[in-house]
Amino acid sequence: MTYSIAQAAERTGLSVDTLRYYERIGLVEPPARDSGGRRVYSDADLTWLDFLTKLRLTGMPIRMMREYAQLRHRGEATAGRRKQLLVEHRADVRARIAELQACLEILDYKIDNYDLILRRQPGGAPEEATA
Amino acid sequence: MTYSIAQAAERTGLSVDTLRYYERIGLVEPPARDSGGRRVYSDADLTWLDFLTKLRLTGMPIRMMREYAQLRHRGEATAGRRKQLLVEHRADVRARIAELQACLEILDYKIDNYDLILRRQPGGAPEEATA
DNA sequence: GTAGGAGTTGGAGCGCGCTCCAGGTCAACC
DNA sequence: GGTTGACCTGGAGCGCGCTCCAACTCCTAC
Repeated sequence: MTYSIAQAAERTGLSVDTLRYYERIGLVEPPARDSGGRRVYSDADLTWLDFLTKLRLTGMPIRMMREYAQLRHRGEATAGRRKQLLVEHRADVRARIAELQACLEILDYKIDNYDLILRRQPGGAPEEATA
Repeated sequence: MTYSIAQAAERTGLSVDTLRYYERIGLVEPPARDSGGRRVYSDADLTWLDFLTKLRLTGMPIRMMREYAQLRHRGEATAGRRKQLLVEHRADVRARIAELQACLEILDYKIDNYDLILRRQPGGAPEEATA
Protein backbone atom coordinates (compact mmCIF):
# COMPACT_ATOMS: atom_id res chain seq x y z
CA MET A 1 0.00 0.00 0.00
CA THR A 2 1.11 3.54 -0.73
CA TYR A 3 -0.23 6.87 0.43
CA SER A 4 -0.25 10.46 -0.71
CA ILE A 5 0.91 13.01 1.79
CA ALA A 6 -2.69 13.87 2.59
CA GLN A 7 -3.48 10.23 3.26
CA ALA A 8 -0.35 9.82 5.34
CA ALA A 9 -1.38 12.86 7.34
CA GLU A 10 -4.81 11.44 7.94
CA ARG A 11 -3.47 8.06 9.04
CA THR A 12 -0.77 9.38 11.33
CA GLY A 13 -2.72 12.27 12.77
CA LEU A 14 0.06 14.64 11.77
CA SER A 15 -0.52 17.58 9.44
CA VAL A 16 0.94 17.61 5.93
CA ASP A 17 3.05 20.54 7.04
CA THR A 18 4.39 18.52 9.92
CA LEU A 19 5.17 15.58 7.64
CA ARG A 20 7.24 17.83 5.39
CA TYR A 21 8.78 19.45 8.43
CA TYR A 22 9.83 16.07 9.86
CA GLU A 23 11.41 15.23 6.56
CA ARG A 24 13.23 18.54 6.36
CA ILE A 25 14.76 18.19 9.80
CA GLY A 26 15.79 14.59 9.21
CA LEU A 27 13.29 12.71 11.35
CA VAL A 28 12.16 10.70 8.38
CA GLU A 29 14.01 9.64 5.28
CA PRO A 30 12.65 11.36 2.19
CA PRO A 31 9.85 9.13 0.96
CA ALA A 32 9.58 7.90 -2.62
CA ARG A 33 8.20 10.24 -5.28
CA ASP A 34 5.79 9.57 -8.09
CA SER A 35 6.39 10.62 -11.69
CA GLY A 36 5.06 14.07 -10.89
CA GLY A 37 7.45 14.58 -8.02
CA ARG A 38 4.84 14.00 -5.31
CA ARG A 39 5.67 12.15 -2.14
CA VAL A 40 4.55 8.55 -1.88
CA TYR A 41 4.53 7.06 1.61
CA SER A 42 4.81 3.32 2.20
CA ASP A 43 3.38 1.30 5.06
CA ALA A 44 6.84 1.16 6.53
CA ASP A 45 6.99 4.96 6.41
CA LEU A 46 3.71 5.17 8.29
CA THR A 47 4.87 2.66 10.88
CA TRP A 48 7.92 4.76 11.53
CA LEU A 49 5.84 7.93 11.70
CA ASP A 50 3.54 6.25 14.20
CA PHE A 51 6.47 5.38 16.37
CA LEU A 52 7.78 8.91 16.11
CA THR A 53 4.44 10.28 17.26
CA LYS A 54 4.61 8.00 20.29
CA LEU A 55 8.02 9.33 21.13
CA ARG A 56 6.72 12.90 20.74
CA LEU A 57 3.76 12.08 22.97
CA THR A 58 6.14 11.08 25.69
CA GLY A 59 7.79 14.46 25.40
CA MET A 60 10.98 13.30 23.76
CA PRO A 61 12.59 16.40 22.28
CA ILE A 62 12.90 16.55 18.51
CA ARG A 63 16.67 16.72 18.80
CA MET A 64 16.74 13.34 20.54
CA MET A 65 14.30 11.86 18.07
CA ARG A 66 16.57 13.04 15.30
CA GLU A 67 19.55 11.37 16.89
CA TYR A 68 17.57 8.16 17.15
CA ALA A 69 16.42 8.46 13.54
CA GLN A 70 19.95 8.99 12.31
CA LEU A 71 21.22 5.97 14.22
CA ARG A 72 18.44 3.90 12.75
CA HIS A 73 19.45 5.06 9.33
CA ARG A 74 22.99 3.91 9.96
CA GLY A 75 21.75 0.37 10.45
CA GLU A 76 21.92 -2.54 12.85
CA ALA A 77 25.32 -1.70 14.20
CA THR A 78 23.76 1.21 16.10
CA ALA A 79 21.19 -0.93 17.89
CA GLY A 80 23.09 -0.73 21.17
CA ARG A 81 23.15 3.02 21.19
CA ARG A 82 19.52 3.19 20.13
CA LYS A 83 18.48 0.92 22.93
CA GLN A 84 20.44 3.10 25.30
CA LEU A 85 18.57 6.18 24.13
CA LEU A 86 15.24 4.48 24.68
CA VAL A 87 16.25 3.21 28.10
CA GLU A 88 17.29 6.69 29.16
CA HIS A 89 14.14 8.15 27.81
CA ARG A 90 12.03 5.53 29.52
CA ALA A 91 13.52 6.60 32.81
CA ASP A 92 12.50 10.18 32.02
CA VAL A 93 8.98 9.09 31.21
CA ARG A 94 8.71 7.11 34.43
CA ALA A 95 9.95 10.09 36.39
CA ARG A 96 7.45 12.28 34.64
CA ILE A 97 4.62 9.93 35.51
CA ALA A 98 5.68 9.94 39.13
CA GLU A 99 5.79 13.72 39.09
CA LEU A 100 2.31 13.93 37.63
CA GLN A 101 1.02 11.47 40.18
CA ALA A 102 2.46 13.54 43.00
CA CYS A 103 0.78 16.62 41.58
CA LEU A 104 -2.48 14.70 41.28
CA GLU A 105 -2.46 14.15 44.99
CA ILE A 106 -2.11 17.85 45.55
CA LEU A 107 -4.98 18.48 43.16
CA ASP A 108 -7.10 15.92 45.02
CA TYR A 109 -6.31 17.61 48.29
CA LYS A 110 -7.19 21.03 46.90
CA ILE A 111 -10.41 19.79 45.41
CA ASP A 112 -11.44 18.12 48.67
CA ASN A 113 -10.77 21.41 50.34
CA TYR A 114 -13.02 23.25 47.93
CA ASP A 115 -15.71 20.70 48.65
CA LEU A 116 -15.50 21.53 52.32
CA ILE A 117 -15.60 25.24 51.67
CA LEU A 118 -18.52 24.90 49.30
CA ARG A 119 -20.48 22.76 51.75
CA ARG A 120 -19.99 25.37 54.42
CA GLN A 121 -20.74 28.28 52.10
CA PRO A 122 -22.84 27.08 49.21
CA GLY A 123 -24.34 29.23 46.48
CA GLY A 124 -21.21 31.28 46.12
CA ALA A 125 -21.60 31.26 42.38
CA PRO A 126 -25.28 31.45 41.53
CA GLU A 127 -24.88 29.81 38.15
CA GLU A 128 -23.27 26.86 39.93
CA ALA A 129 -25.83 26.50 42.67
CA THR A 130 -27.49 23.38 41.34
CA ALA A 131 -24.38 21.66 40.11
CA MET B 1 9.14 35.65 57.58
CA THR B 2 9.85 37.77 54.54
CA TYR B 3 12.08 37.18 51.56
CA SER B 4 13.92 39.17 48.96
CA ILE B 5 13.28 38.24 45.37
CA ALA B 6 16.54 36.27 45.29
CA GLN B 7 15.50 34.33 48.38
CA ALA B 8 12.05 33.73 46.98
CA ALA B 9 13.65 32.44 43.80
CA GLU B 10 15.84 30.07 45.73
CA ARG B 11 12.96 28.74 47.81
CA THR B 12 10.54 28.26 44.96
CA GLY B 13 13.03 27.03 42.42
CA LEU B 14 11.90 29.73 40.00
CA SER B 15 14.28 32.33 38.61
CA VAL B 16 14.02 35.96 39.66
CA ASP B 17 13.11 36.74 36.07
CA THR B 18 10.29 34.24 36.22
CA LEU B 19 9.04 35.70 39.50
CA ARG B 20 8.81 39.13 37.92
CA TYR B 21 7.30 37.64 34.81
CA TYR B 22 4.59 35.88 36.82
CA GLU B 23 3.79 39.13 38.51
CA ARG B 24 3.66 41.01 35.23
CA ILE B 25 1.21 38.59 33.66
CA GLY B 26 -1.00 38.49 36.71
CA LEU B 27 -0.22 35.07 38.13
CA VAL B 28 0.76 36.59 41.43
CA GLU B 29 -0.42 39.72 43.14
CA PRO B 30 2.35 42.30 43.34
CA PRO B 31 4.18 41.56 46.58
CA ALA B 32 4.90 44.17 49.22
CA ARG B 33 7.81 46.55 48.75
CA ASP B 34 10.40 47.78 51.17
CA SER B 35 11.34 51.42 51.65
CA GLY B 36 13.69 51.21 48.69
CA GLY B 37 11.03 49.88 46.33
CA ARG B 38 12.28 46.30 46.43
CA ARG B 39 9.90 43.35 46.44
CA VAL B 40 9.30 41.63 49.75
CA TYR B 41 7.73 38.20 49.56
CA SER B 42 5.74 36.75 52.47
CA ASP B 43 5.34 33.09 53.41
CA ALA B 44 1.86 33.25 51.93
CA ASP B 45 3.36 34.50 48.67
CA LEU B 46 5.74 31.56 48.61
CA THR B 47 2.98 29.09 49.37
CA TRP B 48 1.03 30.42 46.42
CA LEU B 49 4.11 30.29 44.21
CA ASP B 50 4.69 26.70 45.26
CA PHE B 51 1.18 25.81 44.27
CA LEU B 52 1.61 27.59 40.95
CA THR B 53 4.73 25.59 40.23
CA LYS B 54 2.79 22.40 40.91
CA LEU B 55 0.16 23.48 38.42
CA ARG B 56 2.88 24.28 35.90
CA LEU B 57 4.48 20.90 36.49
CA THR B 58 1.23 19.25 35.53
CA GLY B 59 1.30 21.16 32.27
CA MET B 60 -1.49 23.58 33.08
CA PRO B 61 -1.16 26.41 30.56
CA ILE B 62 -0.30 29.83 31.93
CA ARG B 63 -3.57 31.21 30.61
CA MET B 64 -5.53 28.79 32.78
CA MET B 65 -3.34 29.48 35.78
CA ARG B 66 -4.04 33.15 35.27
CA GLU B 67 -7.77 32.54 35.21
CA TYR B 68 -7.45 30.57 38.43
CA ALA B 69 -5.33 33.29 40.00
CA GLN B 70 -7.80 35.97 39.07
CA LEU B 71 -10.70 34.00 40.52
CA ARG B 72 -8.75 33.51 43.70
CA HIS B 73 -8.19 37.22 43.87
CA ARG B 74 -11.92 37.83 43.62
CA GLY B 75 -12.48 35.90 46.81
CA GLU B 76 -14.48 33.04 48.26
CA ALA B 77 -17.46 33.53 46.00
CA THR B 78 -15.44 32.08 43.15
CA ALA B 79 -14.60 28.85 44.98
CA GLY B 80 -17.08 26.87 42.89
CA ARG B 81 -15.58 27.94 39.63
CA ARG B 82 -12.05 27.41 40.93
CA LYS B 83 -12.89 23.90 42.01
CA GLN B 84 -14.36 23.29 38.58
CA LEU B 85 -11.11 24.40 36.93
CA LEU B 86 -9.11 22.04 39.10
CA VAL B 87 -11.48 19.15 38.49
CA GLU B 88 -11.23 19.68 34.73
CA HIS B 89 -7.50 19.94 34.93
CA ARG B 90 -7.25 16.84 37.06
CA ALA B 91 -9.01 14.94 34.33
CA ASP B 92 -6.43 16.21 31.86
CA VAL B 93 -3.60 15.12 34.13
CA ARG B 94 -5.10 11.67 34.55
CA ALA B 95 -5.48 11.35 30.82
CA ARG B 96 -1.91 12.44 30.35
CA ILE B 97 -0.68 9.84 32.82
CA ALA B 98 -2.63 7.16 30.97
CA GLU B 99 -1.12 8.32 27.70
CA LEU B 100 2.38 8.18 29.11
CA GLN B 101 1.77 4.74 30.51
CA ALA B 102 0.59 3.51 27.14
CA CYS B 103 3.74 4.90 25.55
CA LEU B 104 5.82 3.26 28.27
CA GLU B 105 4.54 -0.10 27.15
CA ILE B 106 5.63 0.63 23.62
CA LEU B 107 9.04 1.67 24.90
CA ASP B 108 9.29 -1.54 26.92
CA TYR B 109 8.41 -3.56 23.88
CA LYS B 110 10.97 -1.76 21.74
CA ILE B 111 13.66 -2.16 24.35
CA ASP B 112 12.94 -5.87 24.71
CA ASN B 113 13.27 -6.11 20.98
CA TYR B 114 16.65 -4.44 21.04
CA ASP B 115 17.72 -6.91 23.70
CA LEU B 116 16.86 -9.76 21.37
CA ILE B 117 18.68 -8.17 18.47
CA LEU B 118 21.72 -7.45 20.58
CA ARG B 119 21.85 -10.95 21.96
CA ARG B 120 21.78 -12.32 18.45
CA GLN B 121 24.28 -9.80 17.12
CA PRO B 122 26.43 -8.50 19.96
CA GLY B 123 29.37 -6.16 19.65
CA GLY B 124 27.64 -3.92 17.16
CA ALA B 125 28.99 -0.85 18.83
CA PRO B 126 32.50 -1.58 20.05
CA GLU B 127 32.40 1.00 22.80
CA GLU B 128 29.27 -0.68 24.11
CA ALA B 129 30.55 -4.20 23.94
CA THR B 130 30.95 -4.69 27.65
CA ALA B 131 27.79 -2.89 28.73
C1' DG C 1 31.70 60.13 49.49
C1' DT C 2 32.44 56.30 46.74
C1' DA C 3 32.49 51.48 45.25
C1' DG C 4 29.86 47.40 44.92
C1' DG C 5 26.06 44.57 44.89
C1' DA C 6 21.26 43.68 44.79
C1' DG C 7 17.29 45.31 43.04
C1' DT C 8 14.26 48.09 39.55
C1' DT C 9 11.99 48.87 34.76
C1' DG C 10 10.62 48.22 29.89
C1' DG C 11 11.50 45.82 26.20
C1' DA C 12 13.97 42.66 23.11
C1' DG C 13 15.36 37.94 22.16
C1' DC C 14 15.15 32.96 22.23
C1' DG C 15 14.28 27.88 21.58
C1' DC C 16 10.80 24.83 20.55
C1' DG C 17 7.63 22.74 17.43
C1' DC C 18 5.11 23.58 14.41
C1' DT C 19 1.97 26.42 10.95
C1' DC C 20 1.11 29.33 7.26
C1' DC C 21 1.91 31.56 2.92
C1' DA C 22 3.09 32.86 -1.93
C1' DG C 23 4.13 31.40 -6.11
C1' DG C 24 4.75 27.61 -8.90
C1' DT C 25 4.13 22.62 -11.13
C1' DC C 26 1.54 18.79 -12.49
C1' DA C 27 -2.30 15.46 -13.63
C1' DA C 28 -7.12 14.80 -14.42
C1' DC C 29 -11.41 16.04 -16.10
C1' DC C 30 -14.67 18.60 -18.95
C1' DG D 1 -6.92 23.67 -24.03
C1' DG D 2 -8.69 25.57 -19.76
C1' DT D 3 -9.97 24.85 -15.00
C1' DT D 4 -9.51 22.64 -10.77
C1' DG D 5 -7.26 20.78 -7.04
C1' DA D 6 -3.59 18.39 -4.88
C1' DC D 7 1.02 18.90 -4.32
C1' DC D 8 5.65 21.26 -4.51
C1' DT D 9 9.44 24.67 -2.46
C1' DG D 10 11.65 28.13 0.41
C1' DG D 11 10.97 30.98 3.81
C1' DA D 12 8.37 33.78 7.13
C1' DG D 13 5.48 33.81 11.23
C1' DC D 14 3.58 32.27 15.57
C1' DG D 15 2.37 31.02 20.47
C1' DC D 16 4.39 29.58 24.52
C1' DG D 17 7.14 30.31 28.51
C1' DC D 18 10.53 32.12 29.77
C1' DT D 19 15.36 34.61 29.65
C1' DC D 20 18.37 38.28 28.93
C1' DC D 21 19.73 43.03 28.57
C1' DA D 22 20.69 48.05 29.29
C1' DA D 23 20.20 51.70 31.99
C1' DC D 24 18.95 53.15 36.28
C1' DT D 25 18.18 53.41 41.69
C1' DC D 26 19.13 52.30 46.21
C1' DC D 27 21.43 50.61 50.42
C1' DT D 28 25.73 49.09 52.69
C1' DA D 29 30.31 49.07 53.89
C1' DC D 30 34.53 51.13 53.88
